[in-house]
Amino acid sequence: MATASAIPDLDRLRPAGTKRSSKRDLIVNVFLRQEGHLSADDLVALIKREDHRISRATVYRTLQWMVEAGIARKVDFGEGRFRFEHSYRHPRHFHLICKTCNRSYEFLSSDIEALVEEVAAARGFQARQSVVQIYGTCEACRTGREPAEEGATSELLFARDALRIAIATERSGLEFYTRAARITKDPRGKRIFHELAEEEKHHLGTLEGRYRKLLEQDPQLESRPTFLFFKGAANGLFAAGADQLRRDGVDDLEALRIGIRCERGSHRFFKRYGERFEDSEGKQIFLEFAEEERQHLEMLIREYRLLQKRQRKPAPARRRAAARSA
Amino acid sequence: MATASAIPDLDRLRPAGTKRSSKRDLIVNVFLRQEGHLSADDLVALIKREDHRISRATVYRTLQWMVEAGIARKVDFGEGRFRFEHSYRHPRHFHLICKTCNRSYEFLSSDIEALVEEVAAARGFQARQSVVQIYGTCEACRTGREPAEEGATSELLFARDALRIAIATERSGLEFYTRAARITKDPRGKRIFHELAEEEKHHLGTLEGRYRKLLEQDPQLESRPTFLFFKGAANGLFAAGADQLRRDGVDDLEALRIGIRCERGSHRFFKRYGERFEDSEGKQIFLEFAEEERQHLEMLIREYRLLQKRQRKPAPARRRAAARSA
DNA sequence: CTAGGTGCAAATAATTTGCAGAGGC
DNA sequence: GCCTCTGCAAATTATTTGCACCTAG
Repeated sequence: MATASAIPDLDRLRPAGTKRSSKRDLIVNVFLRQEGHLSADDLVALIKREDHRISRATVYRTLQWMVEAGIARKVDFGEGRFRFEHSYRHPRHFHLICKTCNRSYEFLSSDIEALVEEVAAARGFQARQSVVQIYGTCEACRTGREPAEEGATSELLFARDALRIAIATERSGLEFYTRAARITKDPRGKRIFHELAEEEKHHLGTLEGRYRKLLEQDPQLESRPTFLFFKGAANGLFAAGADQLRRDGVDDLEALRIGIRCERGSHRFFKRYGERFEDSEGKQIFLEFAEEERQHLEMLIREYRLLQKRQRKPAPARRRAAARSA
Repeated sequence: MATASAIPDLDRLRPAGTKRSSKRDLIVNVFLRQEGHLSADDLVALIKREDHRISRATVYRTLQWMVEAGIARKVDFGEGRFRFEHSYRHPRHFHLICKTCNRSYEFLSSDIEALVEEVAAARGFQARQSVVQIYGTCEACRTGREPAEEGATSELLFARDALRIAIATERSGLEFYTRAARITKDPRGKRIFHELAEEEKHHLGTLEGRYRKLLEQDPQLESRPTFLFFKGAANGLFAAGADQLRRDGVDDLEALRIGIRCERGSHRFFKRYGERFEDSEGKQIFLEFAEEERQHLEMLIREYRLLQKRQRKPAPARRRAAARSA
C-alpha cells in the first residue's frame, strides 16, 4: 500500500541549488519503500543489493539530505548509532522500545504532548521537538507469542483512531441534541435542536461509512492496538452537556448556551489538535470535524441571539427579574 | 552541600567479586562531586587534573561500573556520545535540552509518568525506564538574560515541591474538616471532625516549619522554577469534598463517608507516588504524609461504624427507608 | 561550462579490547 | 598466589571529509 507509489513530489522538496541525481533517487526510493527504523548500515545493505556501485558515503550524504528536506527523521534509540524513519504521511510519534528483541513500537499521545507543552511553557522553554521513549520488554517477548505482524502503517492507525474519536464525539453530540430537542419549549428552538440532531445523525453515518472503508484496507485494522492515546477527547464535553440537561430544569436559552459551550469546546479541540498533526488522513479528519463543529456553533449562536431578542420583546419586565437572579 | 560527604557507602554497592582500588575511588569521588551531565571526556579531563597517570580506559571502565552499580545514570542527548549524571539522592527525572547553549534542565512530571504507564499497559509492554526529552531553546538563550545560577540540587527542588503539594493538600483538608465540624449534628461526630481539623492544623504547622527550614538551605529556593509537575495532586480531592458539603444538605453519615473517600484517595495517592520515587527527602515527605492520612482514614472509618450502629438502634425503621432510597 | 554529486580512502570521534604488568586480599 | 585492576596501544564502530572525477542543467 504505502510503497513507492506514495512518494511525495521529490522535486518540490529539493532544497534550492541542488541537482537531480539518479543515485540519490534510487536511495530515496529504496528508503521510502521500507517500513520501520533503518540504521544507515541497513540502508547501505539494501542499496548494495540494487546497485553495488553506490558508496556508503553517498548513502550517508543522502540520508542527511533527506533529514534536511523533511523526508526522513533521525531517531536515537540509545544504541550508539542513529536510525531513520521516513516522515512522509507518517505522523510524528513516540516509541516503545523492547530491549529484548530490539523491536520498536510507535504510539502518539496528545495527552503527553499537552503536558510536555505545559512544562516547557512553565520553564520559559521554546520546545521544538520532543522525544518520549519507553524502554522495557514487549508483550511478544514476555509471553512468547509473536505479535500480530505489521501491515498497518501508523498513518492508517492514526486515521482509525482519529475517526474513532470523531465518532464518539458525534454520538455524544447526537444524544445531547436529541435530549435538548425534547426539553425545549420554544417551537423554533425545538426545531433547531432537531435539525442539529439530524445533522449529527447524518454526519455520524458519514463517519461510520468512512470508518468501514478504512477497515477494508486491512482486515485486522480494528483489532490492532491503540496508536493515538487521547483522554482529553471532546466527547466528554457533550456527555457533560447532556448530563446537565438531565439534571436541572434547564430553560431554552440555557440549553442553547450549553450547546454553544459544547460546540465551541469541540471545535477548538479538533482545530487545535488537527493543526498540530502532520499532513495525514488523521489530520484531515480532525480538521474537517472542526469545520463541521464551527458551522454548528454559528447556527447555535445565531439562534441564541434570536431567541434572546424574541423573549425580550413580549415580556420586557422579565429582563429585570433575570438580571436580579443572575 | 552535595559533595563527597554525601557519597553513599560504596562498599555496599560494590558488585560481588570486585576489589577495592584507589584509582576507582578517586574517579568515583571526582564524579560524585560534579553537578550536571558529564561526558566521559569531561570526566577524563577532571581526573587528569588530579592524577594524570589514570588512563582514559580506566575512566570508561569505571563509568560502566558506576552505571551497573547504580551510582550513575547514562543519558543520551542525541549528541552522538553519552553523558553521565550521578543518581545518588538524585531523583529520576526528564530533561529540557537547549540546542543553542547545550545546557540541560531537569524536571519531573508525575502526570507524564502516569500517562506513560498507561500507554505501556495498554500495549502490554513492561516498562522499565522512560526517557522524556524536550529539545528547543531555553529562556536564557531566547531573552539573552542569564539564568539564575545553579546551586539548588534537584533533590532540594523535589523536596520543596513535595512539601508544597503536601501543604496544599493539608490546607484543603483543614477547610474540609472545619466545614464538616460546623454542619455535623451529632455531638460525637462534631468532636471527631473538630479533632481532625485540629490535627490538620497542627500538621500544617509542622509542614510549614519544615518548608521554612528547607528554604534556609538556599535563599533563592522558593523562586526557582518548578521541578515536580503534578496536576493530579490530592488537594483537589478535599476541595471537591468541601464543595460537596457546601452544596447539598449532607447528613452526618454522609459527611463521614465523604471524609473517608477523601482520606482514602489522599492516602493512596501519596503512598503510590511516594513509593515510586527514589530515595530522597521528597519521597520521605510523600510517605510520611501517606501514613498520616492512613491514620485519619482509620479514625474516620471507626467513627463511621459507630455512628451507623448508634443511629440504627434508636430508629431501626430508618434502615428500610435508607435501603429503599439507595 | 560549472556547480553539485559521487567514489574512494583517509580522518574523526567515541568507545572497547587484548595483553602484560601492578596491586589488593 | 590468584584474581582483578590498570595502562597502553591497537581495534572497532559510526560517521564525516578531502579530493579527484563525473554529470546534470
